[in-house]
Amino acid sequence: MKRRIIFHIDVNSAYLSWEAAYRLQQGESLDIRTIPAVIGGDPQTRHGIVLAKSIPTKKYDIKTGETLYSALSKCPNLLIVRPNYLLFRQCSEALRDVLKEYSPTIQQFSIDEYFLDYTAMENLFGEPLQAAHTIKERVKKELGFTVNIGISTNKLLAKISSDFQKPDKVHTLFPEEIPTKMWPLPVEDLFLVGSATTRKLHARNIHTIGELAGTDPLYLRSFLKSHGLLIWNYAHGRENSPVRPGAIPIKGIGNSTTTSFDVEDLHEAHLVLLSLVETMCTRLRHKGYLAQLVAVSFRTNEFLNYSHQRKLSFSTDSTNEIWEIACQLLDELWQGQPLRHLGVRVGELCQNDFIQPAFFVRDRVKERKIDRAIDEIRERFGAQAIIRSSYLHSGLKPIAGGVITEEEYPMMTSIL
DNA sequence: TCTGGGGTCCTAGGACCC
DNA sequence: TCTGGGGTCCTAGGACCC
Repeated sequence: MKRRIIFHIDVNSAYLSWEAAYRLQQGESLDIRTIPAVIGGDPQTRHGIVLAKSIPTKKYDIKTGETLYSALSKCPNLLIVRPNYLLFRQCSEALRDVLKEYSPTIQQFSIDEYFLDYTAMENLFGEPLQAAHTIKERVKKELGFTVNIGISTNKLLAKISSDFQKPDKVHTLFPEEIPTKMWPLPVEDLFLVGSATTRKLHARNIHTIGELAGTDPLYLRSFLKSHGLLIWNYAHGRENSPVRPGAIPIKGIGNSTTTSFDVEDLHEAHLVLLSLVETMCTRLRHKGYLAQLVAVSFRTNEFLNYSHQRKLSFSTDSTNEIWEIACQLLDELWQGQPLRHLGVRVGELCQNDFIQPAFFVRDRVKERKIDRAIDEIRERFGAQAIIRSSYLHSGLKPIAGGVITEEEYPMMTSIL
Protein backbone atom coordinates (compact mmCIF):
# COMPACT_ATOMS: atom_id res chain seq x y z
CA MET A 1 0.00 0.00 0.00
CA LYS A 2 1.17 3.46 -0.85
CA ARG A 3 2.12 5.38 2.22
CA ARG A 4 -0.27 8.01 3.45
CA ILE A 5 0.52 11.69 3.73
CA ILE A 6 -1.10 13.31 6.75
CA PHE A 7 -1.03 16.98 7.75
CA HIS A 8 -1.68 18.28 11.24
CA ILE A 9 -2.65 21.95 11.27
CA ASP A 10 -2.34 23.75 14.59
CA VAL A 11 -3.21 27.43 15.14
CA ASN A 12 -0.40 29.23 16.98
CA SER A 13 -1.63 30.58 20.36
CA ALA A 14 -5.10 30.15 18.91
CA TYR A 15 -7.25 32.18 21.27
CA LEU A 16 -4.81 35.06 21.38
CA SER A 17 -4.17 35.05 17.63
CA TRP A 18 -7.87 35.04 16.89
CA GLU A 19 -8.59 37.87 19.29
CA ALA A 20 -5.66 39.82 17.81
CA ALA A 21 -6.84 39.27 14.23
CA TYR A 22 -10.36 40.29 15.20
CA ARG A 23 -9.21 43.52 16.84
CA LEU A 24 -7.10 44.50 13.86
CA GLN A 25 -9.99 43.75 11.59
CA GLN A 26 -12.19 46.01 13.72
CA GLY A 27 -9.79 48.88 13.04
CA GLU A 28 -7.64 48.81 16.16
CA SER A 29 -4.04 49.70 15.47
CA LEU A 30 -2.50 47.70 18.31
CA ASP A 31 -1.69 44.06 17.58
CA ILE A 32 -2.00 42.36 20.99
CA ARG A 33 0.38 39.65 19.81
CA THR A 34 3.17 42.24 20.07
CA ILE A 35 2.60 43.17 23.73
CA PRO A 36 2.36 41.08 26.91
CA ALA A 37 -1.21 39.85 26.67
CA VAL A 38 -3.18 36.77 27.68
CA ILE A 39 -6.62 35.32 27.03
CA GLY A 40 -8.36 33.90 30.04
CA GLY A 41 -10.27 34.62 33.17
CA ASP A 42 -13.82 35.01 34.13
CA PRO A 43 -14.56 37.67 36.74
CA GLN A 44 -17.23 35.41 38.23
CA THR A 45 -14.96 32.48 38.96
CA ARG A 46 -12.59 32.55 41.86
CA HIS A 47 -9.35 32.05 39.99
CA GLY A 48 -9.15 32.63 36.28
CA ILE A 49 -6.24 31.09 34.44
CA VAL A 50 -4.17 31.83 31.35
CA LEU A 51 -5.64 30.02 28.35
CA ALA A 52 -3.35 31.54 25.72
CA LYS A 53 -0.49 34.03 25.81
CA SER A 54 1.41 36.29 23.46
CA ILE A 55 5.09 35.72 22.72
CA PRO A 56 6.21 38.82 24.67
CA THR A 57 4.87 37.19 27.87
CA LYS A 58 7.71 34.70 27.58
CA LYS A 59 10.28 36.99 29.17
CA TYR A 60 8.00 37.33 32.20
CA ASP A 61 7.90 33.55 32.48
CA ILE A 62 4.12 33.42 32.23
CA LYS A 63 2.82 29.92 31.59
CA THR A 64 -0.40 28.59 30.11
CA GLY A 65 -2.59 27.31 32.92
CA GLU A 66 -1.16 29.73 35.43
CA THR A 67 -3.54 31.82 37.54
CA LEU A 68 -4.15 35.36 36.40
CA TYR A 69 -3.19 36.52 39.86
CA SER A 70 0.23 34.96 39.48
CA ALA A 71 0.64 36.21 35.91
CA LEU A 72 -0.20 39.74 37.00
CA SER A 73 2.32 39.60 39.80
CA LYS A 74 5.00 38.78 37.25
CA CYS A 75 3.86 41.44 34.79
CA PRO A 76 1.69 44.19 36.31
CA ASN A 77 0.79 45.82 32.98
CA LEU A 78 -0.35 42.54 31.42
CA LEU A 79 -3.37 42.88 29.13
CA ILE A 80 -6.04 40.35 30.04
CA VAL A 81 -8.85 39.58 27.61
CA ARG A 82 -11.80 37.33 28.32
CA PRO A 83 -12.27 34.44 25.91
CA ASN A 84 -14.83 35.01 23.18
CA TYR A 85 -15.91 31.52 22.21
CA LEU A 86 -18.31 32.60 19.52
CA LEU A 87 -15.45 34.33 17.73
CA PHE A 88 -13.25 31.28 18.22
CA ARG A 89 -15.84 29.04 16.64
CA GLN A 90 -16.13 31.34 13.66
CA CYS A 91 -12.37 31.39 13.18
CA SER A 92 -12.18 27.61 13.50
CA GLU A 93 -14.84 27.20 10.82
CA ALA A 94 -13.08 29.68 8.54
CA LEU A 95 -9.88 27.62 8.85
CA ARG A 96 -11.81 24.45 8.08
CA ASP A 97 -13.22 26.02 4.93
CA VAL A 98 -9.72 26.80 3.66
CA LEU A 99 -8.45 23.30 4.46
CA LYS A 100 -11.39 21.69 2.68
CA GLU A 101 -10.07 23.07 -0.59
CA TYR A 102 -6.98 20.87 -0.28
CA SER A 103 -8.57 17.56 0.63
CA PRO A 104 -12.05 16.18 1.15
CA THR A 105 -10.71 14.21 4.11
CA ILE A 106 -10.23 16.51 7.07
CA GLN A 107 -10.92 15.90 10.73
CA GLN A 108 -11.37 18.48 13.43
CA PHE A 109 -9.36 17.42 16.47
CA SER A 110 -10.09 20.41 18.68
CA ILE A 111 -11.21 23.97 18.17
CA ASP A 112 -7.78 24.90 16.82
CA GLU A 113 -6.45 21.64 15.36
CA TYR A 114 -7.25 19.71 12.20
CA PHE A 115 -5.91 16.62 10.49
CA LEU A 116 -5.90 16.57 6.71
CA ASP A 117 -5.29 13.47 4.58
CA TYR A 118 -3.17 14.68 1.67
CA THR A 119 -2.66 11.20 0.20
CA ALA A 120 -3.05 11.25 -3.60
CA MET A 121 -3.53 15.01 -3.70
CA GLU A 122 -0.04 15.78 -5.07
CA ASN A 123 -1.28 15.98 -8.64
CA LEU A 124 -3.57 18.83 -7.71
CA PHE A 125 -1.52 20.90 -5.27
CA GLY A 126 2.08 19.69 -5.55
CA GLU A 127 4.51 18.10 -3.15
CA PRO A 128 3.37 17.90 0.50
CA LEU A 129 5.84 20.50 1.72
CA GLN A 130 4.86 22.88 -1.04
CA ALA A 131 1.15 22.40 -0.37
CA ALA A 132 1.63 22.92 3.36
CA HIS A 133 3.41 26.21 2.73
CA THR A 134 0.65 27.28 0.37
CA ILE A 135 -1.99 26.54 3.02
CA LYS A 136 -0.02 28.28 5.76
CA GLU A 137 0.47 31.43 3.68
CA ARG A 138 -3.14 31.50 2.56
CA VAL A 139 -4.41 31.27 6.12
CA LYS A 140 -2.07 34.05 7.20
CA LYS A 141 -3.06 36.33 4.34
CA GLU A 142 -6.78 35.63 4.22
CA LEU A 143 -7.62 34.94 7.85
CA GLY A 144 -4.94 36.98 9.62
CA PHE A 145 -3.43 34.33 11.90
CA THR A 146 -0.54 31.88 11.66
CA VAL A 147 -0.51 28.10 11.86
CA ASN A 148 2.05 25.34 12.23
CA ILE A 149 1.73 22.37 9.92
CA GLY A 150 3.26 18.98 10.66
CA ILE A 151 3.62 16.42 7.87
CA SER A 152 4.08 12.68 8.18
CA THR A 153 2.56 9.32 7.29
CA ASN A 154 0.21 9.11 10.27
CA LYS A 155 -1.69 11.39 12.62
CA LEU A 156 0.57 10.82 15.61
CA LEU A 157 3.80 11.83 13.87
CA ALA A 158 2.11 14.71 12.08
CA LYS A 159 0.85 16.03 15.39
CA ILE A 160 4.18 15.74 17.14
CA SER A 161 5.98 17.54 14.32
CA SER A 162 3.51 20.42 14.20
CA ASP A 163 4.71 21.15 17.73
CA PHE A 164 8.42 21.39 16.85
CA GLN A 165 9.20 25.06 16.39
CA LYS A 166 6.63 27.84 16.44
CA PRO A 167 5.11 29.97 15.12
CA ASP A 168 4.33 30.00 11.41
CA LYS A 169 6.37 26.89 10.49
CA VAL A 170 6.07 23.70 8.47
CA HIS A 171 7.84 20.58 9.76
CA THR A 172 8.09 16.94 8.72
CA LEU A 173 8.54 13.85 10.87
CA PHE A 174 8.67 10.90 8.52
CA PRO A 175 9.35 7.43 9.97
CA GLU A 176 12.98 7.56 8.86
CA GLU A 177 13.41 10.79 10.84
CA ILE A 178 12.18 9.30 14.13
CA PRO A 179 15.64 8.50 15.62
CA THR A 180 17.01 11.99 15.00
CA LYS A 181 13.92 14.17 15.44
CA MET A 182 11.74 12.34 17.95
CA TRP A 183 13.80 10.04 20.13
CA PRO A 184 15.85 12.82 21.77
CA LEU A 185 12.65 14.57 22.96
CA PRO A 186 11.53 14.35 26.60
CA VAL A 187 9.05 11.56 27.11
CA GLU A 188 6.29 13.98 28.14
CA ASP A 189 6.27 15.39 24.59
CA LEU A 190 4.67 12.16 23.43
CA PHE A 191 0.92 12.20 22.88
CA LEU A 192 -0.96 10.63 25.83
CA VAL A 193 2.00 10.87 28.18
CA GLY A 194 0.72 13.24 30.82
CA SER A 195 1.97 14.15 34.25
CA ALA A 196 1.06 10.88 35.99
CA THR A 197 2.69 8.70 33.34
CA THR A 198 5.74 10.98 33.20
CA ARG A 199 6.19 10.62 36.94
CA LYS A 200 6.09 6.83 36.73
CA LEU A 201 8.50 6.74 33.79
CA HIS A 202 10.95 9.12 35.43
CA ALA A 203 10.90 6.97 38.55
CA ARG A 204 12.17 4.13 36.36
CA ASN A 205 14.80 6.26 34.71
CA ILE A 206 13.00 6.64 31.40
CA HIS A 207 13.37 10.27 30.34
CA THR A 208 13.36 10.46 26.54
CA ILE A 209 11.06 9.05 23.89
CA GLY A 210 14.04 7.04 22.63
CA GLU A 211 14.52 5.47 26.04
CA LEU A 212 10.82 4.62 26.12
CA ALA A 213 11.10 3.03 22.67
CA GLY A 214 14.02 0.92 23.91
CA THR A 215 12.18 -0.37 26.97
CA ASP A 216 10.67 -3.86 27.10
CA PRO A 217 6.96 -3.39 26.36
CA LEU A 218 6.01 -6.12 28.83
CA TYR A 219 7.83 -4.21 31.54
CA LEU A 220 5.88 -1.07 30.58
CA ARG A 221 2.66 -3.04 30.73
CA SER A 222 3.50 -4.24 34.22
CA PHE A 223 3.05 -0.75 35.66
CA LEU A 224 1.04 1.12 32.99
CA LYS A 225 -1.36 -1.60 31.86
CA SER A 226 -2.56 -1.32 28.26
CA HIS A 227 -1.51 2.32 28.23
CA GLY A 228 2.09 1.13 28.45
CA LEU A 229 1.83 -0.82 25.21
CA LEU A 230 0.08 2.10 23.53
CA ILE A 231 2.79 4.63 24.33
CA TRP A 232 5.53 2.11 23.50
CA ASN A 233 4.02 1.82 20.02
CA TYR A 234 3.75 5.60 19.86
CA ALA A 235 7.42 5.92 20.78
CA HIS A 236 8.16 3.85 17.67
CA GLY A 237 5.88 6.08 15.61
CA ARG A 238 3.33 3.34 15.11
CA GLU A 239 -0.24 4.57 14.79
CA ASN A 240 -2.63 4.07 11.91
CA SER A 241 -6.02 5.56 12.67
CA PRO A 242 -7.77 7.09 9.68
CA VAL A 243 -8.52 10.77 9.29
CA ARG A 244 -12.23 10.66 10.00
CA PRO A 245 -14.24 13.23 8.12
CA GLY A 246 -17.54 14.40 9.51
CA ALA A 247 -18.71 15.05 13.01
CA ILE A 248 -17.98 12.52 15.73
CA PRO A 249 -21.12 11.95 17.80
CA ILE A 250 -20.82 13.21 21.35
CA LYS A 251 -21.06 10.83 24.31
CA GLY A 252 -22.04 13.25 27.04
CA ILE A 253 -22.65 16.85 27.99
CA GLY A 254 -21.62 18.47 31.22
CA ASN A 255 -21.37 21.78 32.98
CA SER A 256 -19.37 22.67 36.02
CA THR A 257 -18.23 25.72 37.88
CA THR A 258 -15.85 26.82 40.57
CA THR A 259 -17.90 28.83 43.00
CA SER A 260 -16.74 32.23 44.15
CA PHE A 261 -17.40 31.20 47.76
CA ASP A 262 -17.51 27.95 49.71
CA VAL A 263 -20.93 26.33 49.39
CA GLU A 264 -22.00 24.93 52.75
CA ASP A 265 -25.76 25.07 52.57
CA LEU A 266 -27.90 22.42 50.90
CA HIS A 267 -30.37 24.88 49.44
CA GLU A 268 -27.54 26.91 47.98
CA ALA A 269 -25.94 23.79 46.51
CA HIS A 270 -29.22 22.87 44.87
CA LEU A 271 -29.49 26.31 43.32
CA VAL A 272 -25.97 26.09 41.92
CA LEU A 273 -26.88 22.71 40.46
CA LEU A 274 -29.98 24.18 38.88
CA SER A 275 -27.99 26.92 37.22
CA LEU A 276 -25.68 24.28 35.77
CA VAL A 277 -28.53 21.99 34.74
CA GLU A 278 -30.32 24.86 33.01
CA THR A 279 -27.54 25.48 30.51
CA MET A 280 -26.61 21.83 30.19
CA CYS A 281 -30.17 20.88 29.31
CA THR A 282 -30.53 23.73 26.87
CA ARG A 283 -27.50 22.37 25.04
CA LEU A 284 -28.88 18.84 25.29
CA ARG A 285 -32.20 19.85 23.74
CA HIS A 286 -30.50 22.04 21.16
CA LYS A 287 -28.55 18.99 19.95
CA GLY A 288 -31.69 16.86 19.99
CA TYR A 289 -30.56 14.30 22.54
CA LEU A 290 -32.17 12.55 25.49
CA ALA A 291 -29.99 11.35 28.37
CA GLN A 292 -30.20 8.12 30.33
CA LEU A 293 -27.42 8.83 32.80
CA VAL A 294 -27.07 11.68 35.28
CA ALA A 295 -23.93 12.38 37.29
CA VAL A 296 -22.92 15.01 39.79
CA SER A 297 -19.45 15.79 41.04
CA PHE A 298 -17.95 18.18 43.50
CA ARG A 299 -14.63 19.28 44.88
CA THR A 300 -14.23 20.16 48.53
CA ASN A 301 -12.19 23.03 49.92
CA GLU A 302 -9.52 20.42 50.60
CA PHE A 303 -9.40 19.62 46.88
CA LEU A 304 -10.89 16.17 47.18
CA ASN A 305 -13.05 15.13 44.24
CA TYR A 306 -16.20 13.06 44.52
CA SER A 307 -18.70 11.86 41.97
CA HIS A 308 -21.95 10.00 41.99
CA GLN A 309 -24.04 8.86 39.07
CA ARG A 310 -27.21 6.99 38.29
CA LYS A 311 -28.48 5.24 35.23
CA LEU A 312 -32.15 5.92 34.62
CA SER A 313 -34.75 3.49 33.43
CA PHE A 314 -35.88 6.11 30.93
CA SER A 315 -34.40 8.94 28.85
CA THR A 316 -35.10 12.60 29.40
CA ASP A 317 -34.09 16.11 28.43
CA SER A 318 -36.24 17.86 31.02
CA THR A 319 -34.54 20.54 33.09
CA ASN A 320 -36.74 19.90 36.11
CA GLU A 321 -36.42 16.16 36.00
CA ILE A 322 -32.65 16.16 35.59
CA TRP A 323 -32.32 18.79 38.30
CA GLU A 324 -34.33 16.67 40.73
CA ILE A 325 -32.16 13.64 40.05
CA ALA A 326 -29.00 15.71 40.36
CA CYS A 327 -30.17 17.00 43.74
CA GLN A 328 -30.88 13.46 44.93
CA LEU A 329 -27.44 12.35 43.85
CA LEU A 330 -25.83 15.29 45.60
CA ASP A 331 -27.78 14.63 48.78
CA GLU A 332 -26.65 11.00 48.75
CA LEU A 333 -23.03 11.93 48.24
CA TRP A 334 -22.49 15.10 50.21
CA GLN A 335 -21.64 15.00 53.89
CA GLY A 336 -21.52 18.73 54.37
CA GLN A 337 -17.92 19.54 53.50
CA PRO A 338 -17.46 23.10 52.22
CA LEU A 339 -17.60 22.90 48.42
CA ARG A 340 -15.70 25.03 45.97
CA HIS A 341 -16.56 23.28 42.73
CA LEU A 342 -19.80 21.68 41.51
CA GLY A 343 -20.48 19.81 38.32
CA VAL A 344 -23.27 17.98 36.57
CA ARG A 345 -23.08 15.73 33.54
CA VAL A 346 -25.39 13.61 31.43
CA GLY A 347 -24.46 10.61 29.34
CA GLU A 348 -25.89 7.56 27.59
CA LEU A 349 -27.35 9.87 25.01
CA CYS A 350 -29.82 8.84 22.36
CA GLN A 351 -31.33 10.77 19.52
CA ASN A 352 -34.64 12.32 20.35
CA ASP A 353 -36.28 11.15 17.13
CA PHE A 354 -39.50 9.89 18.55
CA ILE A 355 -41.33 10.66 21.74
CA GLN A 356 -43.64 8.18 23.35
CA PRO A 357 -45.90 10.13 25.66
CA ALA A 358 -47.59 6.92 26.81
CA PHE A 359 -44.38 5.94 28.56
CA PHE A 360 -44.28 9.11 30.54
CA VAL A 361 -44.89 8.64 34.20
CA ARG A 362 -45.45 12.27 34.96
CA ASP A 363 -46.70 15.10 32.87
CA ARG A 364 -43.65 15.38 30.71
CA VAL A 365 -45.50 16.70 27.71
CA LYS A 366 -46.22 19.89 29.54
CA GLU A 367 -42.69 20.14 30.91
CA ARG A 368 -41.24 19.71 27.45
CA LYS A 369 -43.34 22.56 26.20
CA ILE A 370 -42.19 24.80 29.03
CA ASP A 371 -38.52 23.91 28.51
CA ARG A 372 -38.78 24.65 24.84
CA ALA A 373 -40.58 27.92 25.39
CA ILE A 374 -37.86 29.02 27.80
CA ASP A 375 -35.13 27.98 25.34
CA GLU A 376 -36.81 30.06 22.68
CA ILE A 377 -37.15 33.14 24.84
CA ARG A 378 -33.52 32.90 25.87
CA GLU A 379 -32.44 32.45 22.30
CA ARG A 380 -34.30 35.53 21.19
CA PHE A 381 -33.77 37.84 24.12
CA GLY A 382 -30.68 36.51 25.88
CA ALA A 383 -29.94 34.06 28.64
CA GLN A 384 -30.96 36.46 31.39
CA ALA A 385 -34.32 37.29 29.84
CA ILE A 386 -36.06 34.66 31.91
CA ILE A 387 -34.77 33.36 35.20
CA ARG A 388 -36.18 31.34 38.04
CA SER A 389 -37.62 33.37 40.87
CA SER A 390 -35.57 31.34 43.35
CA TYR A 391 -32.51 33.28 42.25
CA LEU A 392 -33.96 36.73 42.87
CA HIS A 393 -32.58 37.17 46.37
CA SER A 394 -30.00 34.41 46.40
CA GLY A 395 -26.96 36.33 45.22
CA LEU A 396 -26.24 33.47 42.81
CA LYS A 397 -25.94 33.55 39.07
CA PRO A 398 -29.03 31.96 37.54
CA ILE A 399 -27.16 30.72 34.49
CA ALA A 400 -23.75 29.28 35.14
CA GLY A 401 -21.05 27.70 33.12
CA GLY A 402 -19.71 27.78 29.64
CA VAL A 403 -22.58 29.22 27.73
CA ILE A 404 -21.66 30.70 24.43
CA THR A 405 -23.35 34.05 24.61
CA GLU A 406 -25.26 34.62 21.45
CA GLU A 407 -24.55 38.30 21.45
CA GLU A 408 -24.32 40.07 18.17
CA TYR A 409 -20.72 40.20 17.11
CA PRO A 410 -19.96 42.19 14.01
CA MET A 411 -19.13 39.52 11.48
CA MET A 412 -15.56 39.39 10.32
CA THR A 413 -16.92 39.55 6.83
CA SER A 414 -13.81 40.65 5.02
CA ILE A 415 -11.65 37.90 6.36
CA LEU A 416 -14.00 35.06 7.22
C1' DT B 1 2.51 26.18 39.86
C1' DC B 2 -1.88 25.67 44.26
C1' DT B 3 -4.64 24.34 40.02
C1' DG B 4 -10.82 26.36 34.61
C1' DG B 5 -14.01 23.96 31.98
C1' DG B 6 -15.22 20.85 28.39
C1' DG B 7 -14.62 16.30 27.00
C1' DT B 8 -12.96 10.87 26.26
C1' DC B 9 -11.36 6.43 27.67
C1' DC B 10 -9.73 2.84 30.91
C1' DT B 11 -9.73 0.06 35.12
C1' DA B 12 -11.23 -2.17 39.19
C1' DG B 13 -14.58 -4.01 42.04
C1' DG B 14 -19.21 -5.45 43.14
C1' DA B 15 -23.77 -7.27 41.79
C1' DC B 16 -26.12 -10.39 39.25
C1' DC B 17 -27.05 -14.21 36.13
C1' DC B 18 -26.28 -18.64 34.10
C1' DT C 1 -26.35 -26.55 50.46
C1' DC C 2 -22.21 -25.17 48.71
C1' DT C 3 -19.54 -24.47 44.93
C1' DG C 4 -16.66 -22.53 40.05
C1' DG C 5 -16.08 -19.44 36.53
C1' DG C 6 -17.44 -16.46 32.84
C1' DG C 7 -20.11 -12.65 31.02
C1' DT C 8 -22.36 -8.32 31.54
C1' DC C 9 -23.81 -4.26 33.73
C1' DC C 10 -23.07 -0.59 36.86
C1' DT C 11 -20.37 2.76 39.56
C1' DA C 12 -16.31 5.46 41.21
C1' DG C 13 -12.14 7.20 40.28
C1' DG C 14 -8.15 8.30 37.61
C1' DA C 15 -5.60 9.77 33.50
C1' DC C 16 -5.42 12.12 29.45
C1' DC C 17 -6.54 15.71 25.86
C1' DC C 18 -7.29 20.86 24.36
